Amino acid sequence: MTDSGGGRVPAPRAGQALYAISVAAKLTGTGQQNIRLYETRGLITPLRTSGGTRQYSDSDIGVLLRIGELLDQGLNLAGVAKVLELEAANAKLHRALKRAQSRPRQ
DNA sequence: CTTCTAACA
DNA sequence: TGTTAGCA
Repeated sequence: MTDSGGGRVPAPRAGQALYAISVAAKLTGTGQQNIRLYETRGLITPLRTSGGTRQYSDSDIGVLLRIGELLDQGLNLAGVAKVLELEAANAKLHRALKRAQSRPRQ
């Protein structure tokens, strides 16, 4: 956890839909200033264009959506950050487990 | 589009 | 504390 997305997702493949903060705000129903604060708080780390414009991928939109749900459930930004952190770690473990299970042992 | 500051609930 | 508004 020494990185706030520093590991960085190497996966914005070609054809991946990217959204500006205005459309991301509309999609998630959250204000633009809010989304920027989430980034400051380490809840999300969108891609940045050369000019410094934030680019939100589909997965980022999903994260923003989940942030709204968690906040609605009574969590504060720190709690949401923790949940997202745990979810990321869980997904990583789940991936490793699934790979080990589907792998024929010899 | 970005950052910052200020104010409100 | 989180959200919103205005300015540069």
